[in-house]
Amino acid sequence: MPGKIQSIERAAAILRLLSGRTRRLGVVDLAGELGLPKGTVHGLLRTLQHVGFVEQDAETGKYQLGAALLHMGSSYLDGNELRTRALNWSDSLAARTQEAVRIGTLHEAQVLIVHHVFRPDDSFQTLDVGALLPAHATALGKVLLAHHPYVAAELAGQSLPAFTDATICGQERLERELARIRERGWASEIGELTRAQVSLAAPIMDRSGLVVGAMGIFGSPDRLLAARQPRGELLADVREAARAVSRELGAIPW
Amino acid sequence: MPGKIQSIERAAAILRLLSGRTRRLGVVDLAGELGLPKGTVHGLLRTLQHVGFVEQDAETGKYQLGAALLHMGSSYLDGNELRTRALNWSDSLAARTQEAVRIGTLHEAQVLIVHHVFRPDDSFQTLDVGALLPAHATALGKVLLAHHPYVAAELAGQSLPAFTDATICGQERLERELARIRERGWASEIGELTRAQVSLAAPIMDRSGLVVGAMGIFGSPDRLLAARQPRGELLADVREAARAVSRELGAIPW
DNA sequence: ACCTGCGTACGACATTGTCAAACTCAGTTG
DNA sequence: CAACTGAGTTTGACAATGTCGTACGCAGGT
Repeated sequence: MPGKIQSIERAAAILRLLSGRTRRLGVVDLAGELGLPKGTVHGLLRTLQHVGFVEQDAETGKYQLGAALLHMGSSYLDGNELRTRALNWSDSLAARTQEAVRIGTLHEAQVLIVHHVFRPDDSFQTLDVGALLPAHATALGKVLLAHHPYVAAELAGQSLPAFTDATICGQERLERELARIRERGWASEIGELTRAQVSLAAPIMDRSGLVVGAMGIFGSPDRLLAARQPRGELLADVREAARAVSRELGAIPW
Repeated sequence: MPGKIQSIERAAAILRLLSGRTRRLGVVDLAGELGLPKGTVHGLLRTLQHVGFVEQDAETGKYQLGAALLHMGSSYLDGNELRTRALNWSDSLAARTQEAVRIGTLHEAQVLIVHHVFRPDDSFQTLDVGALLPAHATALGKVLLAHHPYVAAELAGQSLPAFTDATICGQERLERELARIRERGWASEIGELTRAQVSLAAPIMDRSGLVVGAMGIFGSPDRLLAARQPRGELLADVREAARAVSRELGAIPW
């Protein structure tokens, strides 16, 4: 019976809605967005609450995500080979470059951060693990898109949001950028997501030669750039680290 | 129809199994543990895979947790009021004490870590956010149990695992310990989970006066103890920080 | 070549989830 | 102060839905 189970799909849709909006949602809100009767949504919510995927605010009656998801999310990380294998290398990349390191994978045409090492010594930073970043406006994302033409094509169909005036929104410009990234084996992003932020990234391959992730650093332009271009040493460090992880995953880059 | 939806409960059970074991599980493994026919489990898995909650290893055919859960877990954190309100205070507690800070809540009679600040400056540490720790062998857990008698009673029914020779396993000893914690308003744990680790914790209350979480530090005995007892200054810092968070949550501790 | 193990597909049955309408209870309004 | 609105929740009948046993295809080992 190659059919998806209806109730589970609906339950997943509810969770997706709850994880999108930051504010809590009520039964009618959800029912409205899903185009389902209140009663049905309520039944789904009751079950989700029972299994800990959803919690209900005692005062307002609104629903929010539940604690069980946090634990499962971290269990996912434990089993994630990309992240596990990259742990040591990302630490040493952060140490060498003195910058924050992130590792990401494609998930629903966005970049899912699976690992994040803070910039050494420095101030209070917020952990990005689990965050979904726009693929077309980050170095990680552009590296991944460059090696996943199917996803890139899918993305090109939509209109891409501009986060700053440097964001690449045009379909053609993005295509060219991705082609260049594919050639030279690394991507840079200069203030395309946040004005005062720059990022560099290189691809990570597994044993089958597929690009399964990307690894890179991000930080302020003063430190990452020289003459408006990525500093050579940093770039070399990033590429070297990504290659090391690829090797751990069984890829054989020459 | 106050009944739980069967397929969703089963799907959740599958996810729970997958998040327990670290190794990937096959259809028959899961079917065996759940006491369900293969075909049924396969249908559930197919749907879970379709919504991104589960991924299938292309080579072995085994299943593991999916990336969507990671994002939802981090979304849960964003909406978690306890953690949000505690962010600043935990940073400053870490700075004052020069120790690692953790915040936890009760989840299924265990301690779910919802926030973790690394020990300042120091070496490479692994993030515990999302981890489930045993309640009877951590300071966080004991504080929480002390204020959740129902959960404590439930736990007392089972036989508690001993992680070291200092772990409190006996039901009576645990009861006494919890009573003492309730009186003095803080808990310590001295090598009860790991021989060379000590932790201190204090409760966090919300506006209704309920204990909704606990906050504490953990580290090596040399730094946290003096004469085999928690150092007074550290204890004061922990209690003060927890009280500050409680105040932010609307509790009015005198 | 045989077998045993897996993940997967099929189709009949009835269990199961769905739906619309009714209920309860706050908070708001006239 | 009563009527009203909108929330979350419960109900019960119907049939659509998911379940289950069986069967298939494909590995790997024997």
